[in-house]
Amino acid sequence: MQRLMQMNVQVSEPVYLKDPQGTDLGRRIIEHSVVLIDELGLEKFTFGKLAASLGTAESSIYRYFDNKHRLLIYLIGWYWSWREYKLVFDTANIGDAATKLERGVRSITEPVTDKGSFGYLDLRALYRIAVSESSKAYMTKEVDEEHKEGCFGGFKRLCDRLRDMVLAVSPKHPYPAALASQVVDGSMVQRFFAEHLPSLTDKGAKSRIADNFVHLVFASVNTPKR
Amino acid sequence: MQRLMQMNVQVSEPVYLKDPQGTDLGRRIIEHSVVLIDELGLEKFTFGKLAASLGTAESSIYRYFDNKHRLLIYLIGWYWSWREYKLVFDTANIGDAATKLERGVRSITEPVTDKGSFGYLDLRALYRIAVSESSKAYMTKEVDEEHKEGCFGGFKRLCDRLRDMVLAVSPKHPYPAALASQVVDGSMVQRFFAEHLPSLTDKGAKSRIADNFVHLVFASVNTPKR
DNA sequence: GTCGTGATGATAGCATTACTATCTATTTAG
DNA sequence: CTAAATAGATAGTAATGCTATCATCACGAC
Repeated sequence: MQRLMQMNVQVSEPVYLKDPQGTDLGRRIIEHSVVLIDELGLEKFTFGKLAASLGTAESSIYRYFDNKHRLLIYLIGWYWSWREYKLVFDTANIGDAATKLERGVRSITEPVTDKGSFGYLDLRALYRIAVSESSKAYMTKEVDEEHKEGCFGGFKRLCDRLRDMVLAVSPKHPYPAALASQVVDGSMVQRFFAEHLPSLTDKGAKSRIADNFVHLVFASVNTPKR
Repeated sequence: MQRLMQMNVQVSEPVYLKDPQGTDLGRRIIEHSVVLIDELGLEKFTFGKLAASLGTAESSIYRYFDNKHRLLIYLIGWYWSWREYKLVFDTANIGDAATKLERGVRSITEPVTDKGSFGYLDLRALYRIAVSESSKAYMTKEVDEEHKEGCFGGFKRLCDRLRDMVLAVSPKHPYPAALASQVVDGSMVQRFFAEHLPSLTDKGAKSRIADNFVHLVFASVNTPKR
């Protein structure tokens, strides 16, 4: 399955200048940037430090990405694509719409615990980056233009799949797309709160996030418009 | 009511070096930073530009705030305090717990449209900043220390109030705090999506955000634990 | 009045960041 | 064997994020 994913998970929109998947240096840039951003946080991460960690020159990195914001978009896009692929996998061959929806919500909201790295990529580090930094990919003044470029396509595709699962259970749901994006984004935020601001959540919250979202989605889906 | 709020809305935790409310320059720093951050976005906003806009020196601003991140925490904290105050006001003297909860959810999720500025502060600009930048106040590597300092107390107090309203309606709700923080944070995110990534939301989403959250909260509150 | 204190303004300086440009060495494909 | 692509090395620039110092000016206490 890992091999299969590796073939299918990729960022389609050219947020890069040169495809990092295509060269050895490119792949090392991705690999090391995930480790470094996870370690330092996005603010203190710089191309200079990345170059030092790679033993190469800063200018070589600029041949692949315009700046660190584009690199972040690339990494987050990769993450959402991976989640989408996993979602499709986890919900394949399920006939019953409600069962499919529940499995889908769990697939999306469960944390990444795979010990093994994914190819050259440290998946758990990427997950931590997604939790802490993903909102910075779109919460900018450039969001409208970048959206037009298709930079956030991975996120949208994932949300659309979940929305369709909601609609399969409840075709007249009043706001299926909003519910879907709430679950996808909210599950990340709740992870962050449970980890760093636990006083904002409930006892044992960390281990119950997926359950809570399943409850929430089915409550919403089974409650008629007032 | 404005006057009353002005007296009560204030940031209690000292995220500042010197209280900006106490001096003329301090108030002008707050006033102008709101306008500038709204205009430029947090990334392109600098103390240098703020100083230029104020006609003062950069060093004068550093006497009030350590850096722009602390200034952001201050502004966002101020915003949450204002929201809390408004929530208390909007839900005062309501006996029925369900009615109170509905009013509370609406109070929190409704956008700021007050035309008039609030004292010297442009409330609508501050609201736009809260929508676009509030997550950057806590999504950092320093979150744990800053949380200990009490930097996010305003957010917590607001969430706690909503949580208590949920519990008043449904004392056995399985995750009242998570639901509350989902509503408070989620309403900001949904505003952003409706404005900038409308393809993630539903038709007419912008004008229905408050309704959607009311539906969601009552669906959750009225659905027993499975 | 004047003395001291606190608030401000002006200038300078420094390390880091975010790039851009250029030149050379190496590999690789035709 | 030559041309193109790739990478590494070096240099340089403007802006950023500070820190430090010194002069000025208003003020209330005495």
